[in-house]
Amino acid sequence: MPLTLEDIASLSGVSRATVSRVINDDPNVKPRTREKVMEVIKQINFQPNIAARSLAAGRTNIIGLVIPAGVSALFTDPYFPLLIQGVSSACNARDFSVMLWLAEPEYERRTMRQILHSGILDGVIVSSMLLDDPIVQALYDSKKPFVLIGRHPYLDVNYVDVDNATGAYEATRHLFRLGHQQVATITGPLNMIAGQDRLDGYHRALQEQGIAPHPELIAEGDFTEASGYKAMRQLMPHRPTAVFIATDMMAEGALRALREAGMRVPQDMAIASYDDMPNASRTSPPLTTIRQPSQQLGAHAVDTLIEIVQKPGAHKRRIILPVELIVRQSCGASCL
Amino acid sequence: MPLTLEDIASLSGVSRATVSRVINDDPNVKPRTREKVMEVIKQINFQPNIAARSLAAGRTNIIGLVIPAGVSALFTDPYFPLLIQGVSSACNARDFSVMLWLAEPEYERRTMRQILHSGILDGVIVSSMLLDDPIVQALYDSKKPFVLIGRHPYLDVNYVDVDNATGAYEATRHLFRLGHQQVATITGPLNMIAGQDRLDGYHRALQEQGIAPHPELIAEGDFTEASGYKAMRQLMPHRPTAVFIATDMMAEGALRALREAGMRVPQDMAIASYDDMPNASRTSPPLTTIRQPSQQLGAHAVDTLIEIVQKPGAHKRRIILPVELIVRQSCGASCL
DNA sequence: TAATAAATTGAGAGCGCTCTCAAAACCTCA
DNA sequence: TGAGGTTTTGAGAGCGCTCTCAATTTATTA
Repeated sequence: MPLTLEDIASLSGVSRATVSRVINDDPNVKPRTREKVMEVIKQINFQPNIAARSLAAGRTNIIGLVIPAGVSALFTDPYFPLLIQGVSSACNARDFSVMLWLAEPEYERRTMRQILHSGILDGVIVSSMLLDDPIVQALYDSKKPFVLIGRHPYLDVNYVDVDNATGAYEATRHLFRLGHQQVATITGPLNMIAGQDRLDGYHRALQEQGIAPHPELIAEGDFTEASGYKAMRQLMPHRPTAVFIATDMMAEGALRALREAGMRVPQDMAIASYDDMPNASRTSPPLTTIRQPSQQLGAHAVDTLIEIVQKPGAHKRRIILPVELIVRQSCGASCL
Repeated sequence: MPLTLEDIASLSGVSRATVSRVINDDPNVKPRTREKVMEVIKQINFQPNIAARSLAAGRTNIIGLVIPAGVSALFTDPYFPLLIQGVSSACNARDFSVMLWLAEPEYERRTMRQILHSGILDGVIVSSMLLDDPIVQALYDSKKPFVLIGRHPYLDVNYVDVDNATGAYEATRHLFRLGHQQVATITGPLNMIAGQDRLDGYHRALQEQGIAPHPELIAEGDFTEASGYKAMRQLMPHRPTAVFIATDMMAEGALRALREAGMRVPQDMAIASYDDMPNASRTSPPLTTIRQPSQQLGAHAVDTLIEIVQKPGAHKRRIILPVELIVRQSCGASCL
């Protein structure tokens, strides 16, 4: 049976209120008293009851991480473990805990209500939502603090994102610089902002070259390996000489399609992709790709959220993390 | 500002106690009263405050999922996303929520205390712990209900596991049946029970063949791709003709090592592995492997835990899920 | 040293819920 | 109709904490 504040109080000869002050780092405690109480706490290994604190103070030091499971790549794309790890680790460091919601079809009904109204969450991080995901609007309408991972196209919200458009632009430009003229792209799902932004970056690079986009050189994927495979097979008949692929995972599928077709990478087809997932350097050939700080993304989201929770200040936070082109063999250039 | 039981009570003209009964499915409520109250709840979209409930009733409908981050394969092995998904989904279905703890080095200090004493968790699921992980003993000593994913070698605890030894045995036997004599193995980390059990299965198959194990045909990995690569390079000089590899992820590394060495699979080296991860059918060649129900593992753990939480009955639950040999190309047999 | 200000502490209410216990309402049957 | 039983409801305590406010102790100054 866990001990209570009252127990600590009587053990250290002070009142419950004083113990509470010590635990919450209230400066108005005489150093000697603080010491005395801390000693008992340490010795007893005391941990205040979160529920009681939540009820009394209205804060829990728990945040929610919501990932819509509609994201089909959830199980295979290493982005998510990295993100989760980043969030979890940042929370640990700041004495917060994480509740995880892999939201399912039943979504809005129960899940949403729990997230919004159960009162257990100080704030919410939403990742990889679809454009117009109902939860974003719901959070927006409620007064609950929240941060998106991935920018939102029109709502005035807090978010953290990587510079998807610039990354895609740089990868595509890299392919142009290597002399390619027919640069195709395999996009992510266009109902997600990251998918759209990476396509925008591709377009920007085309525009810079004064090249008009060809619809047949653009194939939409959904971030999965299988969709990359399919998209590449769809592109091959149109004979691009290079492809910018919106994720490494899809690039793996594309490589598989090319291998089956007997095409060599980079000689017959140059490839640049996006993510720099852990084994991007171990595919054959290793992928030229855009490195994005997935883990930091999670950490920044947590930091931002906690900041908002602790002082619900006025202006919205927007953080865009920079990305970096990593040149390996799949593009056919050992250096820029 | 979220509404309270009291609000619902006055809106539906009954007392707080009656609303509480309705919410908790207490049979002692007149059907007409129940209806009346339910209607208000539905309309208001009421969600009881978890913290208050926790405080009053001592239950929260929240469970903890603990994964020691020491597990180096955490970020790349699709096993974890699947497991997490299984747990999350089962929780959703049973009206529970999940708190995630990717335990870090600081482990025992803060994290452990929070898990055990914060009072917010009805129970805990621990996955992939090392043998003699301190958290298991701590949970065992505390009275908190918990379930391990992965059996425990000596403690009398609740667990859910797959039949690692039998799976490994079958995979290895399959290689013997195909006529191989020199069957090596790449093991998982031997400080984890799954690593040990799969090695045991390998040994059992050797014994059945009347073959004594050769230390130089056994290489230890740590479940990562890189360790599979390294282990295969270590094994090659000893000229096995087939290898049982304890995870698909390590098999990918092994395939990479073989490819680099110019060896063909399965002609020059047959391979069978374990996990049947989502892209096991898309490696080249596709992997003959043991399919384990990772997602169900999580779901069973949740079910077991909730059962224990709800009636802290006497006997320990042990569930061992069966596994299945999936024959693809890497072993050199299209059928058994 | 007394008077005042500042620092420190404790008493007690209250957060929103559950649960016990007793009261009220409703049945049944003589 | 009324005694006795059963079903349904409500009053109220209390879960462990925070936080306000007043009381007490300590420091400072005239």
